[in-house]
Amino acid sequence: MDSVAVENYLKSIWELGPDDVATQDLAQLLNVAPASATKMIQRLTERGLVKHIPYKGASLTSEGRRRALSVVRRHRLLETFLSQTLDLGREQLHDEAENLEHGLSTELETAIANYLGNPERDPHGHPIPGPNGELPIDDDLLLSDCSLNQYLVVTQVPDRDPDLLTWLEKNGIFPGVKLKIISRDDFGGGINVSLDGLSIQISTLVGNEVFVKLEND
Amino acid sequence: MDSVAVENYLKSIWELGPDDVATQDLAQLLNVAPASATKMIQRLTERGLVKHIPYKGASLTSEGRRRALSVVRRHRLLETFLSQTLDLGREQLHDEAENLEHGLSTELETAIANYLGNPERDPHGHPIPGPNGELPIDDDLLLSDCSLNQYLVVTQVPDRDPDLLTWLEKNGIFPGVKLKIISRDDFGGGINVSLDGLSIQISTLVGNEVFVKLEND
DNA sequence: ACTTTATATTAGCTCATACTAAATATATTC
DNA sequence: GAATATATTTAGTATGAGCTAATATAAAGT
Repeated sequence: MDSVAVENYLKSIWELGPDDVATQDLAQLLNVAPASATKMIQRLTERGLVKHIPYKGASLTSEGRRRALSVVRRHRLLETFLSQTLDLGREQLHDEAENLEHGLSTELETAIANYLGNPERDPHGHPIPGPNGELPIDDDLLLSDCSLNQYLVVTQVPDRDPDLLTWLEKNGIFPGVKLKIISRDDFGGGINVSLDGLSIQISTLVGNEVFVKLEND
Repeated sequence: MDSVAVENYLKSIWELGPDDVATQDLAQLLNVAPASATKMIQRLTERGLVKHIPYKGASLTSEGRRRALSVVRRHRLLETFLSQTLDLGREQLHDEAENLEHGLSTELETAIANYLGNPERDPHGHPIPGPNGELPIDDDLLLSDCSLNQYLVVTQVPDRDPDLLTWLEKNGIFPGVKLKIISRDDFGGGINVSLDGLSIQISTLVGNEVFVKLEND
C-alpha cells in the first residue's frame, strides 16, 4: 500500500497535471521544499508511477494515474458522506476528507459509495472517479468563458479555500444555482452576474474557479 | 501532533496497562520486533508520555494516558458512527475504525459525538472516554465470574477478533441480550448459559471476554 | 549459589521523508 | 550572445521507525 506521502504526491501531481508538472508547483501545493519534491518524483519514477523529464516536468504513468484517482475517489466520497450525515458546511469538508482519505479501506469505500447511491459528484460538484479510476467526462464550462445573457447553472465550486467558499455560499453561489452573466468589466477584470434577482460582482480569479453548464441540458 | 505510530503505541500501552506493560506484549500487539518497542518506549519516555523502568515494564504518564484515551475515544466514536450510518456488521467495525482514528480532527470528533448524542458506549459495549479523557466507571462483571441462575444482561463483547465476534453474533450474544448461567463445567472449563430458551456452551476463554451486569440495574 | 532460560536492551544498519546549501540548467532580458 | 534571474537537481544531514544480532538482566530450577 502506498504511504500517505506517496498518495499525497500522486494526488497533487494529478491535480496540477495532466503533464509537465513543475517541481516548484508541486512543492508549494504540498508545503515541502523543492528538493524534497524532486526526490519524491525520482522515487515515484523508480516505482513506475511517474514519468519525469528532468528540468522539464513530471506526469503520471497510467498506473500512477489509477492510484491518484483512487485517492481522489476516496476524498470525494468522504466529502459527500460527511456532508450528508453530519451536514458540515461545504467549506469544512475538504480538510476533513483530506485527513481521512488515506485510512479508508476498499471495503469501506464501497460501503460508503453504496450508502450514497454511487453519486457522480461531491458537494462541490466535482466528479467522483469510479472504483477503477474511470473519470466521468466533465464538459462543464468555466463561468468566465460564458457569454452574456445565457441562462446558466452552477456545477462546480472550488473546494480548497474555506474563506472563498464561505464567500461564495454567502452570495448564493453553489452547485445547482441558476445565474446569468449580465455584463463584463474587461478592464476591472470581473463579471457581473444576476442571480435570484440580485446582481453580484465576481472577480476573474473567482470566475476561473467556478464551472457551469447551460440551463437546458 | 502525535504520529500514527506514537498514537498506536500509546493506545496499546493503555490497553495492556495500567502498569508494567511488558515490552514483548506490546511488540506482539503491534506486530513489531521487541527491539522496536523498546526503542519507542524510550522515545516516549523522553517526551514525558511514558514512564519506563528498564527490564520491568512501561506505563503511561498522565499526559500519555490523556492522549491514549483520546485515540480510544476517536476509535469508539468512529465504530459507533460507522455502525449507525452504514450498518456494518459488528465484526467489521474494529479494523475500519483503527484505520480512520488517526485522521479524525477534534472538530469532526465533536461533530460525530453530537450527531450520535454523545453515546456512552460503542457497539461492542465498550465505554467511550470523554473529550478530555474522562473514562466512565465500568463496573461490569466478567461473565465467567457470575454465579449460577442469576438474570444477567450482556454489556460488552470483545472487538478485535472478527471470527469470534461472528460466532458470538451467530449465537445471539451481543450487548443487550439477557442470559443466565445454568451450570459450570469446571473441568471442561466452560459454562452453560441459557439464552432465548436455548442453552449454549461457552468456553472460559470466551467467558473471560464477555461482560455482563445484573438484570435489575 | 550457580546455571539455564526467558525477556529486555543495546548496537549497528536500512529506508522513507524531510531539510539546507551548493551546484547546475534553463529562461529571460539587455 | 552574454549576463542575470529563476527553477531544478545534487549533496549532505537529520529524524522517525523499523529490523537483526549481540549483550545484559531477571527469574526459575537444580
